[in-house]
Amino acid sequence: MKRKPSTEATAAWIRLMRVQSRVLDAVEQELKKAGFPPLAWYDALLELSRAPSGEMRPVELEKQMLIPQYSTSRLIDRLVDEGLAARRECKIDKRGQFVEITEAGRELQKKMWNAYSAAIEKHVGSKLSDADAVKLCGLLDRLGCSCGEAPVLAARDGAPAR
Amino acid sequence: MKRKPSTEATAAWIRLMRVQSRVLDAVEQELKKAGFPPLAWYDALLELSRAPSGEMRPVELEKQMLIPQYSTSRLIDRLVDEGLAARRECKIDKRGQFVEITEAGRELQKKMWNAYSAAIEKHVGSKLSDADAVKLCGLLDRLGCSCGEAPVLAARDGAPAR
DNA sequence: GGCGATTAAATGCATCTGCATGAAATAGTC
DNA sequence: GACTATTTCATGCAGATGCATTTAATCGCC
Repeated sequence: MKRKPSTEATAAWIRLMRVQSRVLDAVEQELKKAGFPPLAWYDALLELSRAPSGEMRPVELEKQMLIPQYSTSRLIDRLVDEGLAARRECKIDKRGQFVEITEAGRELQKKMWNAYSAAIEKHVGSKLSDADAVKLCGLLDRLGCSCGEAPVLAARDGAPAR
Repeated sequence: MKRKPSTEATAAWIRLMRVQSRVLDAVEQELKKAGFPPLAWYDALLELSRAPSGEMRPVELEKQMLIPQYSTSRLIDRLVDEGLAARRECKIDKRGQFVEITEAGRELQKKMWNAYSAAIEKHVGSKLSDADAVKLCGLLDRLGCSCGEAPVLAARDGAPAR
C-alpha cells in the first residue's frame, strides 16, 4: 500500500518546493522593498475589486483565496484598519457581513499590480517562453488537487497567488 | 523598464503558487495526522544523518536548508529538546558548535521517510509519469534563482524540501 | 413555532516567525 | 599585540498563525 515514489517524482517534488519558495520570496521581497504590504493583501483587494459591486462576503473571500476562516477574518481587520476596505452590514443574513473595497483600496491594488507584474515578469516571464509557460501550467495543473480553478481567467490586470 | 508579463507567464506564476501550496499542505497534513513533526524537522534530520559523522555546524545546516540563521538556531533547539540531536562543543572554533544527530533522530528520520515518501507518491508520483516529472523538473529548474542545487542527488532514502 | 444542527464570524491562547540586536570568538591589519 | 571588522550563534520583542472555542443567526424538521 505504501508505494515509494520514483526518483523522478521525488526530484519534481523537491523542485516544486524549492523553486516556488525562492520565486515567492523574491517577489515578496521586491514588493516589500517598494513599500507595499504582503501579497495576501493584494489578493484580497483584487478579489474584492473584481466583485460585482466591490463587495463580498468574508466566506466568499475565504473560498477564493483558499485560506482558513480565521485568517480571512484577521486579514479583513487589517484592511479595514488601513482604510482599504470597510465592513458593511448584511441585511439578508445578520450573522454575516459584506466587505467592501474602498477607493484607497482600489488604488493600492492598481499600484501594487505595477510592481507585482514587473516582479512576475522578472522572475518568471523572462525565464520562460510562452510555450514553456503553457507546458508548465499543464504539468502543474495535473498536480492540482482538483482545485478546479477557473481557466486562465487570471491575467489582465491582476494575478491572485497563493 | 517595467515590462508586463504575458498571460502565459502570469498563469504559470499562479499555478506555481497554488499547486505548491496545495501539495505541500496535503503532504504536511498527512505527516501531522501520522503524528510526526513538521517537514522542517525531517529536512534537518536528513541533512544531519547524511553528514560524514552525523554532525555539522549550524551554519552548514543553514546553507543547506536555505532558511534564516535564527530559524536554524531555534530548529536545533527543538531537536535538542526532543532528544533528536545534541549540541557538541567545537574545539577549533569556540564561537561555533557542532550539532550531532542522535540514534533517536536517525530512527525518526527513517520512520518519517516512510510516511513522507508515501505522501509524495500519492500527491505527485501517482499524478505524473516519470517522463513528465522530468519535464516538470526541467521547467522548474529554469526558474531556479540560480539556486544551483546539486543534481538529483535527492532520492534514495530521503528528500529535502523547502 | 420550537429546538437541535449548522453556518458565519471573532477571539484567547500558545506557538512560530521576522527583525534587530547582543555576546563571544576569530580574522585581518598595522 | 592592539584594534577593528567579521563571523557564529542566541534572544527579546512585536507581529503573524494555527487551533479550539464562543457568540450569534439561520436552517431543517417535526
